[in-house]
Amino acid sequence: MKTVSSRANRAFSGPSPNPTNQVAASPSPLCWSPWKSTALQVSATTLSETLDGGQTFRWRQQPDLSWSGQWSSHQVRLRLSAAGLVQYAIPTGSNRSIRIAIRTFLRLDDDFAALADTLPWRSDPHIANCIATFPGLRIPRQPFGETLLCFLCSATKQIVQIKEMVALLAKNYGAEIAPNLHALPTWETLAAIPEDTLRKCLLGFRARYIAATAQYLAARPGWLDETEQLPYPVAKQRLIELPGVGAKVADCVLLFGAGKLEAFPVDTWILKAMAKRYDLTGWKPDQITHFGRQHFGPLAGLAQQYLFAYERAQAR
DNA sequence: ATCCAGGTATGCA
DNA sequence: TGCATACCTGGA
Repeated sequence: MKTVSSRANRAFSGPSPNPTNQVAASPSPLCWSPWKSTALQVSATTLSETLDGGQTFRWRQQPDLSWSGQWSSHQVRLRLSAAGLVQYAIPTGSNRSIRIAIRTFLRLDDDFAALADTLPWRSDPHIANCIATFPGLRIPRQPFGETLLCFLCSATKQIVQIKEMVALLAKNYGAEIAPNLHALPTWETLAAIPEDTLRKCLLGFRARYIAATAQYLAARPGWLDETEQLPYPVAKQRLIELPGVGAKVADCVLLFGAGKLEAFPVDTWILKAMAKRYDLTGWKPDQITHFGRQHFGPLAGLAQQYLFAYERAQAR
């Protein structure tokens, strides 16, 4: 358990991704580009909820309040400028593809304020309140297979625990993409690991789901990529074929990993939130799903994220 | 200590 | 179809 050495800190260059008190498991000792602004303007609260609100599990906030995150073989740092613009830094020597990857991940070509404006806030004071609380909340677009892996870990676990499992999977079985930094393992890699071994990553009974899903995918080359391309209803049906994937996980994978904004995942938070805010006490998850799609429309998944963020904030 | 945590699969009426 | 229960494990 050692902290990052001064040598590591000296290796940072440029104006600011230069934290002085990094926690262990923080970004590897690379050199970083100068900060570059995007056109995104959000509050610190909204940025935090976007990166660390249960949509993604590989972002960590640094002591200097910047965010360090990774997906595929990319690692990126984000922060807010004094003017409230989202800025990014990338490892020096990165090629152009990482900028495209950032654009895809953050969905910079999608105007989420305009999308939220199509939600029924004019007639629904609660969703209006949620939107006002987290203006500019986004839904990142994560790699499909990684999203599946993360949400297979999620059953009856809190976000911090899920992050821990995912970090262990990466550390133990993922390719090293930078010093002391690992990508998530591929499904091909996972297929070669026995369930009992996987359990060492604190997965508990979820290890069986991951092992069985890996076997299923290994027997069906191209299945995952095809599923990502299918229309939402068909893709959901297919995902549910996977061991450990039910309606909720399938909706999360499609919402966060395939950009299907009509997916409306119903978990315990949403169940309680809808009971309380919409007077739907006693409704079953399937009924809530139906209500959500009817009430919130084709962007129900964005509404779900607002509802989820709002309830989490209330609980604190 | 006992219970619960972003669920799913299975076994019974 | 509909409703309990088991399933791992760590933290409150």
